[in-house]
Amino acid sequence: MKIGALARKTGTTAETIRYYERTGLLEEPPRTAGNYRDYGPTELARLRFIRRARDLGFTMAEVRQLLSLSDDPSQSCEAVDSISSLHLREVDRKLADLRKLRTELRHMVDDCQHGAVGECRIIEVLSG
Amino acid sequence: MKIGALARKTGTTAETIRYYERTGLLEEPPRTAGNYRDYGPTELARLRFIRRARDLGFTMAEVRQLLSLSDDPSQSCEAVDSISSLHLREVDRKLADLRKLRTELRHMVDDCQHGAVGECRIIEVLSG
DNA sequence: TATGCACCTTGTAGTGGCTACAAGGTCAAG
DNA sequence: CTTGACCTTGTAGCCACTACAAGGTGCATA
Repeated sequence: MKIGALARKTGTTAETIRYYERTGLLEEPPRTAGNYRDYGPTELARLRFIRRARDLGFTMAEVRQLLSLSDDPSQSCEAVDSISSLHLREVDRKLADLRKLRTELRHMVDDCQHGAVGECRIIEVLSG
Repeated sequence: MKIGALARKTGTTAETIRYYERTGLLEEPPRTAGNYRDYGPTELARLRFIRRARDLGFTMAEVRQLLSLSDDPSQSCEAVDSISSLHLREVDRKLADLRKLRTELRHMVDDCQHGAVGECRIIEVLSG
């Protein structure tokens, strides 16, 4: 499987895959006679793992940790749980922030009387 | 007022203020005899405006537009309203995404039995 | 007067997570 | 034998800062 096919199968792009390789998230795959990267099911699974974790908002550093933990199935999953729970708390924090922000934004927009900028409540709020 | 004082008054840093100046969000202030930037109430108000807008999640490009709109108080505030409403919708979208993500993350963490990585539901979910 | 220290100056480079080229190589179909 | 889709490497850009380094300024204290 060439890089484009792998990209299509994982909802990524060739650039992103090469970027993951550059940063060490993916290993360098074997090459064809024509120097094309040649991927198999192992790399596909690894990339899918990465994409799922990224889609769930894990940082690349966290993904790196999760990957190396998943490589050793016998050890305790305490570390996995801890990374994930920490991330969950982080997401909760972001949600709270965003909800607060949305409320303020909503009030601001609702108060706008669609007149002149001089009396605009939005500008007023921003001006303090 | 020197840059550090302005930073303290606005919850920013001198670096950020200089960055805003470099990118044209703030104008170049007058200088003291010793070549220090010398700020007055006008710049303070402008920076507060910028910070409020940034805190509400507006991009720098949006802030730039809002600033230039607020400079002309006689015109209609339609554009202001449009920028803000668009941003509000964007925030709503982000909130929905984040809530969905949180739910998935929550399930994943809840299902973890704290055993070995080999049976870890978190790793399982990520592996697909 | 010297010295220390907090603050300021410019300039450059790094962050995360990609994304967008440019300039050229490979390979199968027509 | 040419076209066109794909691949290669390398470099630079995105956003909104942040973090230095190397040196200048200004005021209080010994």
